Amino acid sequence: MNKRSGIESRKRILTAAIKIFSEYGYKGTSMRMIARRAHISVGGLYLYFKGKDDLYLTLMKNRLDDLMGKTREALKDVRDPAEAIETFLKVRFNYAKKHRELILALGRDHGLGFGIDIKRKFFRQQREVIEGILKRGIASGKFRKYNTKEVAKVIFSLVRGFIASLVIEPDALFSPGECCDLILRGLLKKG
Amino acid sequence: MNKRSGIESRKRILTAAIKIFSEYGYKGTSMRMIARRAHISVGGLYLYFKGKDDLYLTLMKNRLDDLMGKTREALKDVRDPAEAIETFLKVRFNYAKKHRELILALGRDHGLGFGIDIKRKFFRQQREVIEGILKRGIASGKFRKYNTKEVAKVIFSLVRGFIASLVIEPDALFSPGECCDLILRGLLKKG
Amino acid sequence: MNKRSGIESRKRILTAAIKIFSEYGYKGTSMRMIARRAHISVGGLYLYFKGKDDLYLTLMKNRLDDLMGKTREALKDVRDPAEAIETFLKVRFNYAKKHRELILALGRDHGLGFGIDIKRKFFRQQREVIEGILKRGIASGKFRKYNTKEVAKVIFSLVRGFIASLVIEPDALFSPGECCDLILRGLLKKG
Amino acid sequence: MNKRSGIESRKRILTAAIKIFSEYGYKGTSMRMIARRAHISVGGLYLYFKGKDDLYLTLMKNRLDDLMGKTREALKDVRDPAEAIETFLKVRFNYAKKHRELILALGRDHGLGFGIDIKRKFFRQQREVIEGILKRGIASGKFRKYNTKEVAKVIFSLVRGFIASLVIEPDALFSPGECCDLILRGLLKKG
DNA sequence: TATGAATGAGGGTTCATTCAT
DNA sequence: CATGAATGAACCCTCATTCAT
Repeated sequence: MNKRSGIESRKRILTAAIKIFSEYGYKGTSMRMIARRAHISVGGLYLYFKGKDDLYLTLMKNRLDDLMGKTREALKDVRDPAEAIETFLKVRFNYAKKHRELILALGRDHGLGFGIDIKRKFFRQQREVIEGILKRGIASGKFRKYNTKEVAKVIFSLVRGFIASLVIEPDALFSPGECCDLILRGLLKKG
Repeated sequence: MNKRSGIESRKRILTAAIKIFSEYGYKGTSMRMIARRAHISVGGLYLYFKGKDDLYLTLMKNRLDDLMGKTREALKDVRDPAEAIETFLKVRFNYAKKHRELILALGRDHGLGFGIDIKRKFFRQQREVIEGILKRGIASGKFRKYNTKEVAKVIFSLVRGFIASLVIEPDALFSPGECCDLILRGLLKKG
Repeated sequence: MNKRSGIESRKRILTAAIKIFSEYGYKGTSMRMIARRAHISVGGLYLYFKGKDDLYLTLMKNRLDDLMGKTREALKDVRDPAEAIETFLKVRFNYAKKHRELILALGRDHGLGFGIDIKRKFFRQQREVIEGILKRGIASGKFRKYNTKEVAKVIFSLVRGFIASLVIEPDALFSPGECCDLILRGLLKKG
Repeated sequence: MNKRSGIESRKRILTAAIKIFSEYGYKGTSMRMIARRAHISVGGLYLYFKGKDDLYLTLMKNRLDDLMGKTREALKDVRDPAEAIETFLKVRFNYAKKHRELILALGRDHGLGFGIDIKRKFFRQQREVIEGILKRGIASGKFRKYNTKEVAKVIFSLVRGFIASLVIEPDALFSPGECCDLILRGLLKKG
């Protein structure tokens, strides 16, 4: 094996790990599988990560931070609350589709006994972002008066449901546009 | 060696298995764990089920059939489409809360290579039920004209998101009422 | 299950056991397999035999005694030593073909730690029978002077080889006639 | 954790396996037994062989190829057919005595569902070698006219019988010389 | 920085045997 | 006599982890 910089190796491992973890889940993934895909030896893995848990956690944290950043970035300059809702959903849906591995961090492997806190924190942050939009919408008079906390949860659940569909049931996928429309205007006829 | 009726043992195993599977997932669950919880020996498990797969599949199929039945039963006499949507969501949410283990069958352990068909069939059926309601709603003039297929997917995703929240994040739970309201009337002010 | 005489059950078990044992070997046979074939319950087996070993041993002993008896019976009235050799081989070969299960007792499952003595005794008896024939042949002047012990072993090995072929390699089977001819007259041209 | 060369470990495993397999048979041998004897851990076994089958098959194939090679080598320069028969038997008997484990490959564990083809091929080759000798013997006028196919089978059976004796019944062993004599000259007095 | 042989606990599964009925 | 539910040790195999090189 060639001499390579440690940083490069570390990246290769992370890239490999995210692929394998998201395909097979935490328990279904073996260190050997990751090592093979990363073109490194089993032992080599342990030079960069303390163990399987550490690798998994690092991965998850990276993704979640990245996504949270992207979410905030996208919403930064959006003033209209309806547009903000739409932007939020689109960012999330696109990210999910692009990084199917995200499901790794969100849709499975609960009950591992570790990593839950990271997820919970992320979930809370996301709900807070939505709630912020809702509050501004109500304040601006564009949105009806809702219990913002509850509605934020509902909207966030939609995202989770979207991701869940992504996993194994592509038939269940829906378009962000249609979804936005429903949320904004409801099922009932106006008037 | 306690002597017990076979039927009783089988039930105890199923009860234990559903608990453990839903807590630790398929891969995270060992036959020994189930045996211990069911107060039976490892070998005893195999008197009632051909193996881990069989046990898991049986469990899943039972739950799904039961839930599908309950869903149809609840909707049988509901004529108003708005009410039907509400009923559907309530039935599903309540069932999920009552049988937290349901998540077993729905929220995780995809990609096992077996049991996917059962899930997919269930998912399809559920979407069809929703679509039926939507079509009736539109036909009756109470609902706006939507792409029923897409909207059915959105609504169904809400259920999946609700269940996902259920798993490990009780904070994320929302009330069916608020959710119905949102779906029916939308976020925007009328007019 | 019908009420049946114990003796009948015992026979059914033995018949079943010999079939299964000879097909799958001692280790490859489970008590369940035997029970199923004998149309009796697992527990029922233990009413008639102390355990797997006991069943196996009983079986072997029965067969071996039977065969030894048949051998002696067949040779009883044969005076001519050449004819006796022929008779011996024919009896053994036919018995082997008829009761393919015999191989159970002879060709496999050594190293079980039990039952060896029974086999050894049988083998010794058989060699003694052959040696007796040889001695009479030499005494009568019909046979050349050989080391009877050694030659008896050789001839007996032929039988074992025959049985070994029987197991899985029907192509390797040969006719008793040809075999006798070889043994009696040798490969070389006379004179 | 001793550090040893992989090749050395592989050899140790093979040596251990052949001993254990030949003593207890395929089914009677556990991977743990082999591991213990090879001074390696259970998991270590699987670094070198895909599983029990693989280990067993590798063993068998090695032995059989080796023996077939030695047989052909020994017969290469022998012209006299009588001498060839003697050489053949001696090579086989000596090999069997030296590698008592050979019986592994030949005398037992039929009906495993795997590895039969390898054995059958070997058996056929051996019979062909013998038949070749017989044909040359007849063509040269030294042997009487026999059905070569049948006689080849008989002679080969002698070898199998010899090996069978070897397994558990050392008393039954005979000398190659005596055996050759019998085959070549027969039991009957000339003339 | 990197290797890969080695470990041993734990996975799913089978099976001879027992015993309450 | 007969049943079959129950047991628990042992089976083959996998895997996260370690460490001499």
